[in-house]
Amino acid sequence: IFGPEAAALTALEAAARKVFKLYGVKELRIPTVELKELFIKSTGTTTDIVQKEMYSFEDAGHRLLALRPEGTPGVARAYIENNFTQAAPVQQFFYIGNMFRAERPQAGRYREFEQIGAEFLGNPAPAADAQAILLLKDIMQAFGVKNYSVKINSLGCEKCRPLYRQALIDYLSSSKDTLCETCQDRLERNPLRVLDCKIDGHRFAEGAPKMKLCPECEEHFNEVKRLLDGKIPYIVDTSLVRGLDYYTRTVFEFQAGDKSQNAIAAGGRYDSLIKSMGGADIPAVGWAMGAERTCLALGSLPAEEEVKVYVVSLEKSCNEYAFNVMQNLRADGIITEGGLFEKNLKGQMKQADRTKARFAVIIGGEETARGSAKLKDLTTGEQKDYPLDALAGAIKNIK
RNA sequence: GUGGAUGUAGCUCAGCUGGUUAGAGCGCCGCUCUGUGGAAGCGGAGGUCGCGGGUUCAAAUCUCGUCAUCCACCCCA
Repeated sequence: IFGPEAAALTALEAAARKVFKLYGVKELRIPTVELKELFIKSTGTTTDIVQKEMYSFEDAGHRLLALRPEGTPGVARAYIENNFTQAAPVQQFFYIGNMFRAERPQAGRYREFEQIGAEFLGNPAPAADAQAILLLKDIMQAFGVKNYSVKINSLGCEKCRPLYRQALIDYLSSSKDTLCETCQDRLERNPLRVLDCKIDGHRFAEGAPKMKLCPECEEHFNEVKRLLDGKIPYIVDTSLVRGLDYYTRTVFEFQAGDKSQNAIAAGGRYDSLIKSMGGADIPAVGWAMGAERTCLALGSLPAEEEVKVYVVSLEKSCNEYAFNVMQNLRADGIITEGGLFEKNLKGQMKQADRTKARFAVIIGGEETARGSAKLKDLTTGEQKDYPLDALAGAIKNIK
């Protein structure tokens, strides 16, 4: 990845870091390689990620390891192993890093890709859910992504979800034989996904039993929506089901574009994950953003207005002088390129043009003798001789 | 992981049913123009035809495999 694509990723990371700071979210650097078991236990055995998309291998010590397919398990492990529960249970973390999933690649879907993620740990309040979502919105805004939609839903908790799950299985079982192959398989494992199926999903959109949230979950979801109202447009989509096992209550997805890979960021609450991994009963909510997808959604990065100087030397006897001018400009904080002294003046000017420099600084025998430099404005073609100690100041003034 | 399309010069592509030294445009380098870029003219460099095997007297062209990119599915960020 190079050129504009690399610049876009860097800009996205910079925008994210700026907004994370604003929200008091601190960086956490998590391992690239973990015990495979970690993902099996946390991401979940029913997920495709664990069932068929992990890059796993045995190391020299006969440990079964895996390249991380997502970041949340690493964050959860860090939280538990560093005893945050005791010392400071309320934490907001972000991470930036590459993830790995063995899938067939296409635009916006790579086997190695970058995720930027945020996790709010230890806060059960709807305010945490709403902050997580608005944090994501603010990053999109800071980066410049505009054309996206936000979908939210509530999956309920350990009390109300099993009831719904069973109701759904009962309802769908009667038409089991007519379901597509994958849905027959999904029926027992994760019946919510059947409603999400592109082949069969629409058939049950009307008749399927609706999620019946328990009063606590209902109130939680309503509060989240109240907090979001007026701050971000969103759509409640009851068919929104996340592919990871650990989600509870609020789930959300930011979508952009009309291609298949339209989820640019997604997340939700996972109140039982920390506990199920052997930690304390710590609620949490978080999300992950696909960096490459988000850059794709941006389109092109607005060109940065940077003033750049290109230094050229006319003859061999001036090279050292020109070289020093170049280094002095950099010392003065001016973006400077040059040093292509083997080429003739024309060739060096051509290179100056190609690097999109605003100015050329031309050094010849006269300038070297006089202790000056010619400053040429490449947009207007005007040029003027400056004493060396006035050069940097002159460039900054024209800015 | 399934189905499909594509892969020829730095880039965009042309090369019909297998047949001499594989082409174009743009870009690049040089010269016209040895103190000045963007224009024009002229000249030049650059290609394991994605990679590997097979068929054939002969393969960029046919075939099998493989890798990569893209599309749909699947899945997901």
